[in-house]
Amino acid sequence: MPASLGFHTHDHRSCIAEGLAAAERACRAQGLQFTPQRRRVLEILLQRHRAMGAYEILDILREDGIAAQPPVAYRALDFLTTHGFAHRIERLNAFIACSHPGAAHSPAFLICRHCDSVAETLADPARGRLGRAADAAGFTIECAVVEAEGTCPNCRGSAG
Amino acid sequence: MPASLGFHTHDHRSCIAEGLAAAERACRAQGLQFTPQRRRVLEILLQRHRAMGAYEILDILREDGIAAQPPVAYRALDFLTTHGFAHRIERLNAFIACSHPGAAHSPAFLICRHCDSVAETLADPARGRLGRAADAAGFTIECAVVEAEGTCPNCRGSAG
DNA sequence: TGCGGGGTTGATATGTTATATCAGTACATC
DNA sequence: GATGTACTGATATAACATATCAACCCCGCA
Repeated sequence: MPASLGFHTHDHRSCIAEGLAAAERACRAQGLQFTPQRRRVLEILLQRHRAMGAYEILDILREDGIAAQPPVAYRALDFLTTHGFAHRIERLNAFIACSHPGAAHSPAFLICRHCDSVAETLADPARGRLGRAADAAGFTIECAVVEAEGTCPNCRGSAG
Repeated sequence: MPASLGFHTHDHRSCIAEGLAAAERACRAQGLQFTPQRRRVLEILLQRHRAMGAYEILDILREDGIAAQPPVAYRALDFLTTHGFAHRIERLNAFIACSHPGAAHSPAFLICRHCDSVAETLADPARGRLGRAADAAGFTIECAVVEAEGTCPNCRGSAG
């Protein structure tokens, strides 16, 4: 069944498979352990294809029959976010599978406040006005959170 | 005693007074109630001049002799952030007094990961790469969180 | 085969941040 | 004095996150 990615419809089944395969390849290449738990959490994020709280993921792990406790979810999410297979959305205290697995990137997010869908895009925080301000202040930017909230095209007609 | 603002030393006593006065003026102009609790919380933020958690603020309110409960801090912080007298730092789950009170603005923050100091600057999230990506996706940006993490000039020499 | 080390998992407990709810109070207006 | 609105007090609970330590497993090595 198609779902929304970047607010567009796409072939979701293949995008799950590709996301998992990309992570698998990247882990093999970097000598990382893509364990069943980590794989399962990434699969959950890819399947739902939206920002999910750690405890929501935990509930799904429990439906799998695992008596999972919070650290189980947070450990897997730490791994996935550290290695760029998933991202944390600070604004939502939630996590989402990466849309550009493998590529080194500085993600930015577009969060629809009507339907809570999230699209990942690319930002260049060190460029533009922020970068100039940081330079002027003598501040070295190492990473940046960029999360825009607004209205997605699907909600624009219906919700104004 | 001078403290750091935007990583620079300044006359802190007058900046507290000016911050409170600016809030007072703005509230009068807009018909908002700048109650003692709200004033006290803003004063705490201005005095410490750094990002503070709600419970840290709560502890200080209790030192004042008030048997304050969490909603007390959150209500005051809601008021202050809604009307632009303070900002929430998502990355830190913390709050900081606004450095540009009164002016309508889209703030961005430079957060030092060594000393946790925070400088407020201005961003133009709807411009630049993010804005173009949003346009291309048909997404309307209404507000944006921009929080850069890195090394401030004071920590650059000492902490690398 | 036995040993030791690194990384992962299991399990318990706790810490931290945030909100829901409802009763009470203050003040302005009619 | 009745009414409405906004703010405050108080209790409880929800939601998010981490500390800690023991157990396990795989691997390399003697």
